[in-house]
Amino acid sequence: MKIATWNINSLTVRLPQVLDWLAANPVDVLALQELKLTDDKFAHAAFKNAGYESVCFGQKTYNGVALISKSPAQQVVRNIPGFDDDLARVISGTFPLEPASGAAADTDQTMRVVGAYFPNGQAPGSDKFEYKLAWLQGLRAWLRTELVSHPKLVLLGDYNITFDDADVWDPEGMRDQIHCTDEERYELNALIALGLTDAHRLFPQASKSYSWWDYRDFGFRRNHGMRIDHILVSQALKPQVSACRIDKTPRSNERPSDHAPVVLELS
DNA sequence: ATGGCCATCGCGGATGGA
Repeated sequence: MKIATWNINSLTVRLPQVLDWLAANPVDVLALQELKLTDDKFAHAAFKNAGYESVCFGQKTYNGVALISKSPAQQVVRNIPGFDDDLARVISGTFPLEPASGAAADTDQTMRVVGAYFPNGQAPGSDKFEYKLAWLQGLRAWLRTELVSHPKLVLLGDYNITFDDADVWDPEGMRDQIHCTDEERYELNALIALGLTDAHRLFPQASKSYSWWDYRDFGFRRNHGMRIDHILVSQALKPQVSACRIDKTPRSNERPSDHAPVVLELS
């Protein structure tokens, strides 16, 4: 089975591209970020016609997240329980999981999928940066308990954080800049310390693999990008992970999102 | 180079993104 994430930077603009991509790349769950529309404008019918269920958590103009899936999402939760937030950044659901071969009959056959649009943070030291760090701490506190109730968990989305210099086209130029500060990377590694693994680095990957490229200055053509969209898997799910890849294809579309989809495969 | 692009709101140009 396959689980994917894609920051589509406006569903209004990108809906045809999302439907085209799903037709060419069927997945069990697709987490979307930056819908930039209210729930009443979400295209449930278009996804239904394509064979997908959908749940969304939108708001006007900014943010907004959704889960598109073959099986309907169960136990849907919006945003981070225990962390007050006016912005629509997180949507979680439980989905059936094909059992690993040889798994005992009593093995948990569901997985928890947490789709998230992490705050950008704008600039180190800004109010938005402080909000980003507080949000990350709120996410971590909630995930610690969520992992107890749902051992098989995937946290995926636009993290707006790079792990290290390998995720950045210009590490010197981006040193201590937003997405690359020690504070952000500390929080990202604190998520890892909960027992999560970066699926991308479980497998050989091309060097300079990025998930986002600036619209300006021919960023994509010159591969001036960063890897900021991640799929983290829990320890209980990790043995089933068989591949993780970034699909750069739609970044060459007309009017592309600045982000590429990232796809996880489970055996 | 103090920027370059894109989306939103809304009809000019500010704001946010990354």
